[in-house]
Amino acid sequence: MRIATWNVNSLRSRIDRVEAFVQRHDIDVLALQETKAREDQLPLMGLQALGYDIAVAGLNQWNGVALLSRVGLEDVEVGFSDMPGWGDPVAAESRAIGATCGGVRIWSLYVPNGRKPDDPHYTYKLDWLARLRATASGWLDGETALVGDWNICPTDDDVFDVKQFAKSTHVTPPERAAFQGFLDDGYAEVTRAHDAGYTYWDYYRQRFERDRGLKIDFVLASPTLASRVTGAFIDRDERDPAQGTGSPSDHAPVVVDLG
DNA sequence: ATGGTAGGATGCCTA
Repeated sequence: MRIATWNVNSLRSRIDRVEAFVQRHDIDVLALQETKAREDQLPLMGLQALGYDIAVAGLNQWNGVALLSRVGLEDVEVGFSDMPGWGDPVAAESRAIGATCGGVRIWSLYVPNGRKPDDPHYTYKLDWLARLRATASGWLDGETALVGDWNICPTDDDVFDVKQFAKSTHVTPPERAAFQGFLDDGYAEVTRAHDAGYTYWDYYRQRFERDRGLKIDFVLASPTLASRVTGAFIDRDERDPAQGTGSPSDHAPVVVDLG
């Protein structure tokens, strides 16, 4: 089984690339983030014609997550979408959607960005991660995958210039500790060993062309699932403006193979 | 300290 995760930065504007991507790599399950639209706004007929069942969560223009699966899509659940103290409608944020696909419980996660270390959104990010960790620690016995845009660079190697991020989110010790907490609990990050490259490059200043990126998209697997991983890779071609149809997302997809 | 680009509920907010 081949699963993938991709922050598409608007599924509407990326639909041609998504359809080409799943076909080119023979993807069984695809977790999407930043879909940026309601389900009724999305042109999903092409993907359905390719055999994918689709579950979408998210009502606003910034977030939204989705799961596509051609190996079953059962027990769909939306979670971790509330924003305490913000007063936002729960469904609007929709930062996580989970389902059982081919016997594997897969969560598509869009971890809050945090904006700035002194911003309330940063506190919210840490709180969100703590709540996810507390719940996810109960899923370690099964075959569980926590995939998506973690908005954290776990090591200095995951930033093109760590000095430039001295006053930024993504690299602060509390964020890194939050990520490490999942590993301490028993989850394994299963992509780095196969592909240590970046997964995100900002649109401006030709960051992709100069390979000045961040590694922030990860696949965390429970022990039994991690033992099934046979390979992984980052599809940089999908971030390349010179390749494919239409403009690229600022993230590249991450693909994981299970034996 | 600022600005650069992209997407959408577009002349502003978020990433």
